[in-house]
Amino acid sequence: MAIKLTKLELEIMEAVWALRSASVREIQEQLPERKRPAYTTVQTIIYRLEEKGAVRRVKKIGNAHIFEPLVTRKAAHNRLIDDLLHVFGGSPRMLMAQLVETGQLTLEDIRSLESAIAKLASDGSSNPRTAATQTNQRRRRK
Amino acid sequence: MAIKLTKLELEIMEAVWALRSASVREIQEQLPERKRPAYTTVQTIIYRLEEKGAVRRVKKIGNAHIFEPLVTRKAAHNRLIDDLLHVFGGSPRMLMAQLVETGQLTLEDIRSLESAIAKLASDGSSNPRTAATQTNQRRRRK
DNA sequence: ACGAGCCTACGACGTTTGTAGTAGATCTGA
DNA sequence: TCAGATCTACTACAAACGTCGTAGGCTCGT
Repeated sequence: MAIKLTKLELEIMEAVWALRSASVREIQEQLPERKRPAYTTVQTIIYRLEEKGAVRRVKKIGNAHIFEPLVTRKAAHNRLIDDLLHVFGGSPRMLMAQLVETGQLTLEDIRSLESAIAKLASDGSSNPRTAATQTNQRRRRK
Repeated sequence: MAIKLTKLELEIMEAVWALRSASVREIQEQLPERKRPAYTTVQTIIYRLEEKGAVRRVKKIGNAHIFEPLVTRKAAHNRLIDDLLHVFGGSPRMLMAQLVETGQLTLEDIRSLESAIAKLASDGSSNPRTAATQTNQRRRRK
Protein backbone atom coordinates (compact mmCIF):
# COMPACT_ATOMS: atom_id res chain seq x y z
CA MET A 1 0.00 0.00 0.00
CA ALA A 2 2.87 2.30 0.75
CA ILE A 3 1.59 5.58 2.07
CA LYS A 4 1.46 8.49 -0.27
CA LEU A 5 3.48 11.45 0.92
CA THR A 6 3.38 14.97 -0.38
CA LYS A 7 6.49 16.95 -1.06
CA LEU A 8 6.46 18.72 2.25
CA GLU A 9 5.64 15.59 4.15
CA LEU A 10 8.53 13.91 2.46
CA GLU A 11 10.90 16.66 3.44
CA ILE A 12 9.81 16.37 7.00
CA MET A 13 10.13 12.63 6.89
CA GLU A 14 13.69 13.06 5.71
CA ALA A 15 14.37 14.90 8.92
CA VAL A 16 12.67 12.21 10.95
CA TRP A 17 14.62 9.49 9.22
CA ALA A 18 17.83 11.33 9.84
CA LEU A 19 17.07 11.77 13.52
CA ARG A 20 15.54 8.35 13.98
CA SER A 21 13.49 9.65 16.84
CA ALA A 22 12.77 13.26 17.66
CA SER A 23 10.51 15.97 18.96
CA VAL A 24 8.76 18.45 16.74
CA ARG A 25 11.31 21.05 17.70
CA GLU A 26 14.21 18.83 16.73
CA ILE A 27 12.57 17.95 13.48
CA GLN A 28 12.00 21.55 12.63
CA GLU A 29 15.59 22.40 13.38
CA GLN A 30 16.79 19.53 11.29
CA LEU A 31 15.22 21.06 8.21
CA PRO A 32 17.51 23.01 5.92
CA GLU A 33 17.00 26.52 7.13
CA ARG A 34 16.29 27.81 3.69
CA LYS A 35 12.94 26.14 3.66
CA ARG A 36 12.18 25.90 7.31
CA PRO A 37 8.48 26.35 8.05
CA ALA A 38 7.13 27.70 11.30
CA TYR A 39 7.16 25.40 14.26
CA THR A 40 3.43 24.84 14.13
CA THR A 41 3.57 24.06 10.46
CA VAL A 42 5.94 21.23 11.17
CA GLN A 43 3.71 20.17 14.01
CA THR A 44 0.68 20.07 11.74
CA ILE A 45 2.48 17.97 9.20
CA ILE A 46 3.70 15.61 11.85
CA TYR A 47 0.15 15.17 13.02
CA ARG A 48 -0.96 14.44 9.50
CA LEU A 49 1.88 12.00 9.09
CA GLU A 50 0.75 10.36 12.25
CA GLU A 51 -2.76 9.97 10.88
CA LYS A 52 -1.35 8.51 7.72
CA GLY A 53 0.62 6.06 9.77
CA ALA A 54 4.00 7.34 8.70
CA VAL A 55 5.21 8.17 12.19
CA ARG A 56 4.07 7.45 15.72
CA ARG A 57 4.58 8.87 19.17
CA VAL A 58 6.89 6.65 21.12
CA LYS A 59 7.26 8.48 24.39
CA LYS A 60 7.32 11.80 26.03
CA ILE A 61 10.27 13.76 27.29
CA GLY A 62 9.31 16.63 29.49
CA ASN A 63 6.08 17.76 27.93
CA ALA A 64 7.20 17.01 24.41
CA HIS A 65 6.18 14.02 22.35
CA ILE A 66 8.89 12.05 20.69
CA PHE A 67 8.10 10.69 17.24
CA GLU A 68 9.73 8.05 15.19
CA PRO A 69 9.17 6.77 11.67
CA LEU A 70 6.87 3.89 10.94
CA VAL A 71 7.68 3.72 7.27
CA THR A 72 11.20 3.36 6.06
CA ARG A 73 12.82 5.78 3.82
CA LYS A 74 13.30 3.09 1.29
CA ALA A 75 9.63 2.20 1.29
CA ALA A 76 8.65 5.81 0.83
CA HIS A 77 11.13 6.30 -1.95
CA ASN A 78 9.93 3.16 -3.54
CA ARG A 79 6.46 4.52 -3.65
CA LEU A 80 7.73 7.55 -5.53
CA ILE A 81 9.56 5.37 -7.98
CA ASP A 82 6.52 3.23 -8.57
CA ASP A 83 4.41 6.26 -9.27
CA LEU A 84 6.91 7.50 -11.76
CA LEU A 85 7.34 4.14 -13.39
CA HIS A 86 3.62 3.92 -13.76
CA VAL A 87 3.73 7.00 -15.92
CA PHE A 88 6.40 5.37 -17.99
CA GLY A 89 4.29 2.37 -18.61
CA GLY A 90 5.47 0.36 -15.67
CA SER A 91 8.83 -0.51 -17.05
CA PRO A 92 12.00 1.31 -16.13
CA ARG A 93 13.31 1.07 -19.65
CA MET A 94 11.80 4.23 -20.97
CA LEU A 95 12.89 5.97 -17.83
CA MET A 96 16.44 4.81 -18.28
CA ALA A 97 16.39 5.78 -21.89
CA GLN A 98 15.36 9.27 -21.11
CA LEU A 99 17.94 9.62 -18.38
CA VAL A 100 20.56 8.64 -20.88
CA GLU A 101 19.18 10.91 -23.51
CA THR A 102 19.39 13.91 -21.26
CA GLY A 103 22.85 13.00 -20.20
CA GLN A 104 21.83 12.43 -16.61
CA LEU A 105 22.97 8.86 -16.85
CA THR A 106 26.24 8.11 -18.53
CA LEU A 107 27.71 5.00 -19.95
CA GLU A 108 30.10 4.99 -17.05
CA ASP A 109 27.26 5.07 -14.58
CA ILE A 110 25.72 2.11 -16.25
CA ARG A 111 28.91 0.17 -16.42
CA SER A 112 29.76 0.69 -12.82
CA LEU A 113 26.25 -0.21 -11.84
CA GLU A 114 26.47 -3.32 -13.91
CA SER A 115 29.66 -4.48 -12.35
CA ALA A 116 28.31 -3.71 -8.93
CA ILE A 117 25.37 -5.95 -9.60
CA ALA A 118 27.45 -8.64 -11.13
CA LYS A 119 29.59 -8.64 -8.06
CA LEU A 120 26.58 -8.78 -5.82
CA ALA A 121 25.02 -11.52 -7.85
CA SER A 122 28.03 -13.76 -7.75
CA ASP A 123 27.92 -13.14 -4.06
CA GLY A 124 31.38 -13.61 -2.67
CA SER A 125 32.24 -16.36 -5.08
CA SER A 126 35.03 -15.75 -7.49
CA ASN A 127 34.21 -14.43 -10.88
CA PRO A 128 35.44 -10.92 -11.30
CA ARG A 129 35.01 -11.03 -15.04
CA THR A 130 32.89 -7.99 -15.79
CA ALA A 131 35.08 -6.14 -13.40
CA ALA A 132 35.99 -2.69 -14.54
CA THR A 133 35.34 -1.17 -11.21
CA GLN A 134 35.73 2.44 -11.98
CA THR A 135 35.12 5.03 -9.38
CA ASN A 136 33.67 7.66 -11.54
CA GLN A 137 32.38 10.85 -10.16
CA ARG A 138 29.40 12.20 -11.96
CA ARG A 139 29.12 15.61 -13.43
CA ARG A 140 26.08 17.66 -13.30
CA ARG A 141 24.45 18.97 -16.40
CA LYS A 142 24.05 22.65 -17.11
CA MET B 1 10.79 26.00 -16.30
CA ALA B 2 8.98 22.92 -17.45
CA ILE B 3 5.39 23.22 -16.36
CA LYS B 4 4.30 21.22 -13.39
CA LEU B 5 1.44 18.86 -14.16
CA THR B 6 -0.73 17.03 -11.69
CA LYS B 7 -1.60 13.39 -12.09
CA LEU B 8 -4.91 14.04 -13.76
CA GLU B 9 -3.50 16.75 -15.96
CA LEU B 10 -0.83 14.35 -17.03
CA GLU B 11 -3.32 11.69 -17.92
CA ILE B 12 -5.22 14.12 -20.00
CA MET B 13 -2.07 15.31 -21.65
CA GLU B 14 -1.31 11.73 -22.57
CA ALA B 15 -4.53 11.72 -24.50
CA VAL B 16 -3.69 15.00 -26.15
CA TRP B 17 -0.24 13.79 -27.08
CA ALA B 18 -1.70 10.66 -28.54
CA LEU B 19 -4.22 12.56 -30.60
CA ARG B 20 -1.88 15.36 -31.54
CA SER B 21 -4.80 17.67 -31.94
CA ALA B 22 -8.29 17.16 -30.63
CA SER B 23 -11.52 18.46 -29.21
CA VAL B 24 -12.53 18.04 -25.61
CA ARG B 25 -14.88 15.27 -26.62
CA GLU B 26 -12.16 13.37 -28.43
CA ILE B 27 -9.81 13.79 -25.55
CA GLN B 28 -12.35 12.48 -23.13
CA GLU B 29 -13.02 9.47 -25.28
CA GLN B 30 -9.35 8.79 -25.64
CA LEU B 31 -9.07 8.27 -21.91
CA PRO B 32 -9.07 4.69 -20.68
CA GLU B 33 -12.69 4.15 -19.84
CA ARG B 34 -11.92 2.88 -16.41
CA LYS B 35 -10.95 6.29 -15.25
CA ARG B 36 -12.90 8.47 -17.58
CA PRO B 37 -14.12 11.64 -15.90
CA ALA B 38 -17.22 13.52 -16.96
CA TYR B 39 -17.01 15.60 -20.08
CA THR B 40 -16.95 18.84 -18.17
CA THR B 41 -14.24 17.57 -15.90
CA VAL B 42 -12.03 17.04 -18.89
CA GLN B 43 -13.03 20.42 -20.15
CA THR B 44 -12.04 22.05 -16.89
CA ILE B 45 -8.67 20.40 -16.92
CA ILE B 46 -8.07 21.40 -20.49
CA TYR B 47 -8.81 24.97 -19.55
CA ARG B 48 -6.37 24.77 -16.71
CA LEU B 49 -3.79 23.24 -18.98
CA GLU B 50 -4.37 26.09 -21.33
CA GLU B 51 -3.71 28.59 -18.56
CA LYS B 52 -0.56 26.75 -17.67
CA GLY B 53 0.55 26.92 -21.25
CA ALA B 54 0.51 23.19 -21.79
CA VAL B 55 -1.99 23.26 -24.64
CA ARG B 56 -3.55 25.87 -26.87
CA ARG B 57 -6.57 26.26 -29.06
CA VAL B 58 -5.61 26.02 -32.66
CA LYS B 59 -8.89 26.27 -34.44
CA LYS B 60 -12.53 25.56 -34.29
CA ILE B 61 -14.47 22.83 -36.00
CA GLY B 62 -18.19 23.32 -35.83
CA ASN B 63 -18.61 24.92 -32.49
CA ALA B 64 -15.86 22.95 -30.86
CA HIS B 65 -12.38 24.16 -30.08
CA ILE B 66 -9.50 22.04 -31.18
CA PHE B 67 -6.55 21.87 -28.84
CA GLU B 68 -3.03 20.76 -29.34
CA PRO B 69 -0.08 20.33 -26.99
CA LEU B 70 2.41 23.08 -26.42
CA VAL B 71 4.72 21.03 -24.27
CA THR B 72 6.14 17.79 -25.48
CA ARG B 73 5.60 14.57 -23.73
CA LYS B 74 9.29 14.24 -23.28
CA ALA B 75 9.57 17.61 -21.62
CA ALA B 76 6.75 16.80 -19.26
CA HIS B 77 8.21 13.44 -18.40
CA ASN B 78 11.52 15.02 -17.88
CA ARG B 79 10.05 17.30 -15.33
CA LEU B 80 8.79 14.30 -13.43
CA ILE B 81 12.15 12.67 -13.55
CA ASP B 82 13.89 15.75 -12.34
CA ASP B 83 11.55 16.02 -9.42
CA LEU B 84 12.19 12.44 -8.47
CA LEU B 85 15.91 12.75 -8.89
CA HIS B 86 15.85 15.74 -6.65
CA VAL B 87 14.52 13.56 -3.88
CA PHE B 88 17.34 11.16 -4.55
CA GLY B 89 19.92 13.83 -4.14
CA GLY B 90 20.11 14.83 -7.77
CA SER B 91 21.95 11.80 -8.97
CA PRO B 92 20.28 8.85 -10.62
CA ARG B 93 22.57 6.42 -8.88
CA MET B 94 20.51 5.88 -5.81
CA LEU B 95 17.47 5.60 -8.02
CA MET B 96 19.13 2.94 -10.11
CA ALA B 97 20.32 1.14 -7.09
CA GLN B 98 16.87 0.92 -5.66
CA LEU B 99 15.39 -0.21 -8.94
CA VAL B 100 17.87 -3.00 -8.97
CA GLU B 101 17.29 -3.82 -5.37
CA THR B 102 13.59 -4.24 -5.90
CA GLY B 103 14.18 -6.29 -8.96
CA GLN B 104 12.52 -3.79 -11.22
CA LEU B 105 15.70 -3.40 -13.15
CA THR B 106 17.60 -6.50 -14.09
CA LEU B 107 21.08 -7.12 -15.21
CA GLU B 108 19.66 -7.87 -18.63
CA ASP B 109 17.97 -4.51 -18.76
CA ILE B 110 21.20 -2.83 -17.93
CA ARG B 111 23.21 -4.77 -20.43
CA SER B 112 20.81 -4.14 -23.23
CA LEU B 113 20.69 -0.50 -22.35
CA GLU B 114 24.43 -0.39 -22.32
CA SER B 115 24.81 -1.86 -25.74
CA ALA B 116 22.09 0.37 -27.05
CA ILE B 117 24.01 3.37 -25.87
CA ALA B 118 27.27 2.06 -27.16
CA LYS B 119 25.67 1.66 -30.53
CA LEU B 120 24.20 5.12 -30.44
CA ALA B 121 27.47 6.62 -29.45
CA SER B 122 29.44 5.06 -32.25
CA ASP B 123 26.63 5.66 -34.67
CA GLY B 124 27.06 9.37 -34.30
CA SER B 125 30.65 8.79 -35.38
CA SER B 126 31.87 11.20 -32.75
CA ASN B 127 34.04 9.94 -29.98
CA PRO B 128 32.77 6.71 -28.53
CA ARG B 129 33.72 7.61 -25.01
CA THR B 130 31.15 9.44 -23.08
CA ALA B 131 27.63 10.10 -24.17
CA ALA B 132 26.91 13.20 -22.24
CA THR B 133 25.59 15.62 -24.75
CA GLN B 134 24.05 14.10 -27.75
CA THR B 135 21.40 16.11 -29.45
CA ASN B 136 19.85 13.15 -31.03
CA GLN B 137 16.79 13.67 -33.04
CA ARG B 138 14.46 10.82 -33.05
CA ARG B 139 11.45 9.89 -35.00
CA ARG B 140 8.07 10.97 -33.81
CA ARG B 141 5.76 8.35 -32.52
CA LYS B 142 2.45 7.96 -34.20
C1' DA C 1 5.86 28.82 44.63
C1' DC C 2 6.05 31.32 40.48
C1' DG C 3 6.72 33.14 36.05
C1' DA C 4 9.14 32.77 31.59
C1' DG C 5 9.06 29.55 28.09
C1' DC C 6 8.16 25.65 25.54
C1' DC C 7 4.53 22.30 23.99
C1' DT C 8 0.29 20.57 22.57
C1' DA C 9 -4.23 20.70 20.66
C1' DC C 10 -7.06 23.07 17.62
C1' DG C 11 -8.86 26.09 14.55
C1' DA C 12 -8.37 28.87 10.47
C1' DC C 13 -7.56 30.21 5.81
C1' DG C 14 -5.89 30.64 1.04
C1' DT C 15 -4.53 27.44 -2.90
C1' DT C 16 -4.57 23.60 -5.68
C1' DT C 17 -6.83 19.49 -7.38
C1' DG C 18 -10.47 16.60 -8.76
C1' DT C 19 -15.08 16.53 -10.13
C1' DA C 20 -19.16 18.06 -12.10
C1' DG C 21 -23.67 20.79 -12.92
C1' DT C 22 -26.02 24.51 -15.52
C1' DA C 23 -27.37 28.17 -18.71
C1' DG C 24 -27.23 29.64 -22.90
C1' DA C 25 -24.92 29.75 -27.59
C1' DT C 26 -24.32 27.04 -31.79
C1' DC C 27 -24.75 23.47 -35.06
C1' DT C 28 -27.16 20.05 -37.84
C1' DG C 29 -30.20 16.68 -39.73
C1' DA C 30 -34.87 16.04 -41.22
C1' DT D 1 -36.83 25.96 -40.28
C1' DC D 2 -36.35 24.26 -35.90
C1' DA D 3 -35.81 21.04 -32.17
C1' DG D 4 -32.56 18.12 -30.30
C1' DA D 5 -27.65 17.35 -29.75
C1' DT D 6 -23.41 19.46 -28.63
C1' DC D 7 -20.27 22.97 -26.91
C1' DT D 8 -18.59 26.58 -24.29
C1' DA D 9 -18.12 29.45 -20.36
C1' DC D 10 -19.09 29.67 -15.76
C1' DT D 11 -19.83 28.43 -11.18
C1' DA D 12 -19.55 25.33 -7.35
C1' DC D 13 -17.60 22.56 -3.98
C1' DA D 14 -15.23 19.14 -1.21
C1' DA D 15 -10.70 17.23 -0.11
C1' DA D 16 -5.89 17.81 0.14
C1' DC D 17 -2.00 20.90 1.03
C1' DG D 18 0.81 24.44 2.92
C1' DT D 19 0.95 27.74 6.47
C1' DC D 20 0.19 29.62 10.83
C1' DG D 21 -1.87 31.77 15.16
C1' DT D 22 -3.73 31.19 19.67
C1' DA D 23 -5.22 29.43 24.12
C1' DG D 24 -3.98 27.10 27.69
C1' DG D 25 -1.30 23.23 29.90
C1' DC D 26 3.43 21.62 31.67
C1' DT D 27 8.28 22.40 33.27
C1' DC D 28 12.15 24.11 35.27
C1' DG D 29 15.19 27.26 37.20
C1' DT D 30 15.42 30.44 40.88
